[in-house]
Amino acid sequence: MPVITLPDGSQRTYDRPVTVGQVAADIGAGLARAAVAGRVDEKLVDTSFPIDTDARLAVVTDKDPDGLEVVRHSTAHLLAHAVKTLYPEAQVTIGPVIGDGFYYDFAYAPGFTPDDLKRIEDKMRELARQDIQVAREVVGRDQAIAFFEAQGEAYKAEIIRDLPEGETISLYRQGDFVDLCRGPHVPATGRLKHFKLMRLAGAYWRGDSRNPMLQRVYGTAFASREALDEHLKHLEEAERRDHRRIGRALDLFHVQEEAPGMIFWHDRGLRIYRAIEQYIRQLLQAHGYQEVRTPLIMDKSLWERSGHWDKFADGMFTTSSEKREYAVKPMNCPGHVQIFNQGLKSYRDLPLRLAEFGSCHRNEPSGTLHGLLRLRNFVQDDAHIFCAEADIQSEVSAFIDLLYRVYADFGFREVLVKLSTRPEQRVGSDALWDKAEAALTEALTAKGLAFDLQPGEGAFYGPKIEFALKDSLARVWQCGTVQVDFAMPERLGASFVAADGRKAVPVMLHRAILGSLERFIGILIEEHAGALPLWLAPVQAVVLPIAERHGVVARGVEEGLRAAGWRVESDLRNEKIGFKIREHTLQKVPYLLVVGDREAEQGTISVRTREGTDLGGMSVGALTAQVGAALAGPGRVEG
RNA sequence: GCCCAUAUAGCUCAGUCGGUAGAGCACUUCCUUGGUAAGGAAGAGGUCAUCGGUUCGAUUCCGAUUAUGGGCUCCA
Repeated sequence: MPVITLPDGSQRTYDRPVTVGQVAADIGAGLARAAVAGRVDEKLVDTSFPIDTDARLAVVTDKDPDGLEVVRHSTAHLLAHAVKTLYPEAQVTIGPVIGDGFYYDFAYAPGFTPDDLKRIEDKMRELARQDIQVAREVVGRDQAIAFFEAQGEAYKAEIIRDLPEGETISLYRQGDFVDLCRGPHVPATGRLKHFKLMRLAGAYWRGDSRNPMLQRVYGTAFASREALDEHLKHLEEAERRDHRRIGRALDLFHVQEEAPGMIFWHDRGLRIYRAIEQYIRQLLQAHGYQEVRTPLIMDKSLWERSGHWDKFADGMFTTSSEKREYAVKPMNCPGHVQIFNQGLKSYRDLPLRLAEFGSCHRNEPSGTLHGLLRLRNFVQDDAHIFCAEADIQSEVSAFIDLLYRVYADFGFREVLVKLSTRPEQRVGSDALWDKAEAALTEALTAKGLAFDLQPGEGAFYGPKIEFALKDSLARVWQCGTVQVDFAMPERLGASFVAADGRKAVPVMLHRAILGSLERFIGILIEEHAGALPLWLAPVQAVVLPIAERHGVVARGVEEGLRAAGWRVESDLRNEKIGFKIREHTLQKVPYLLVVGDREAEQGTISVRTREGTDLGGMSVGALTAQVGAALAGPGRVEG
């Protein structure tokens, strides 16, 4: 006699076990049609799930986030069903739900083409129209392995073998297609209506590059046609924000074949670069850093001593001269240790903070390069803090404060934080790692920062915190980092005289706020869709004379603004004002300043923003006063 | 590095079932001197990514290379 309690508190009593679907049907035919799963005592189950004891039940439709997930998961199965129908020799593997859709990996030697993608999607629609029942069955482990091996599904059999003992093994059958799956799934394929296959990709079996490469098909599914269309529109919008597109349109930078993974910065782009560099530079000065500069190439032997050559020789560019081998620096730390090593250091000199806008080269694998976001040559706002063990936490804490301040100044609100702890292969005693990991954890928790713990993901020389931002497609890119290093100071002979007169080895903190300036600018462009805040805009204002006779006045206004600290240009071309307004609006220039007869007479400018707002007429001084500190940016305020 | 795709004018793209190419915008010149998102006309501009093969003939078909894009792996 199960008593079913529904979310609204009402109860239904049955005299024998009922399924989720039957309860839904009792409530209403509409709900039964919409039901894709059920939530029984907080556990997500199929609509065919039998309830035989008192329980709380929520009928889940595709409007429910969990329901949408079920729909996507079932659409992944539908994809596999279609592929097995069209290409029987393909083997199925896994097909999980991801952020905004799903994928399914297949082992299929010939590989899929974009035409296949179309065929598969058509087949999926056909199978969905047939409204095939989806049935769950629980089987024994050996039975399941035998079943899939008989089908030639080696990957599935391998997955089952690796499942923990005692795990329930369930199969889902829809027509002649059977897949291993935990479920739950929609009751019939007819529930799957609004889906689209997005793209093809390669993916290693079990994410290991030593394994065979599988064919991955990405797709997405939504509860309604509108939601799907909105998603596709959102993707188009993201494409318009693409920093590579905007970089070309706004004449910021370019790349070319002769320098893969390296950027040609144009005047406009370098203005952004310089504004950021100056902002960081004065902030570092205010926070007790010294700025240094170290050689771009150094003798290979130094990299052997630092340990980089052993671990990363493939990733380093080399050059030679007069029988000596050099390596182009992939990072700045060995150079900074050389500066630390000049002269005898006392504990009174610590913490010593050495900063460098260091240009680094790393020979990244060709397939990983990506616009400004993954390069072979980039400049970091890098610094190394030499300190005593006892200073780790306070230094890390001060750094995190500085980092959040900087991110806020650039308009970033969403920062993803990861803490990576000791890997299996490492240097330094466990006691030292205990201390360092505790210091990092404490620094994060004291600030109330949520973070992902990544056990075993730390560098061999110490634990680290990473700070990541997202691009327009919500892809995550690491920017800031702070890493504790127990190894390099000792390897490169760094030491200081401690309070007790004995020599000690300093701990080194590697830290960067923006990380690669190139990457940061790329994300900044996407975040603002090219319309950078006033203090970062390459051109902050452009003066637009109405007719050629206003050219002289325009020049005067331009000079006045330049003297007041503006990055300003005049557009003296023989074009109509509407044309110029359009062009500079598209160029995302924050202020468009129109001068004609009226303005010339009154000694004013007519101010229009890139958003299209008319601010009316005012003097050059009044405009400068109105924008105030926004012109020079947050960096100058602190002084 | 691996899988798939792509590469035509400065940009965005069309095109040739194999006979050395076209549009819009941009550019140059001229007309227009115009008041807040595209005024008009004319002109110039391409070794169709590179190398090789098939062919009487290749931008087109085939192969390789390079770069780019989307993933995977990696990211000191």
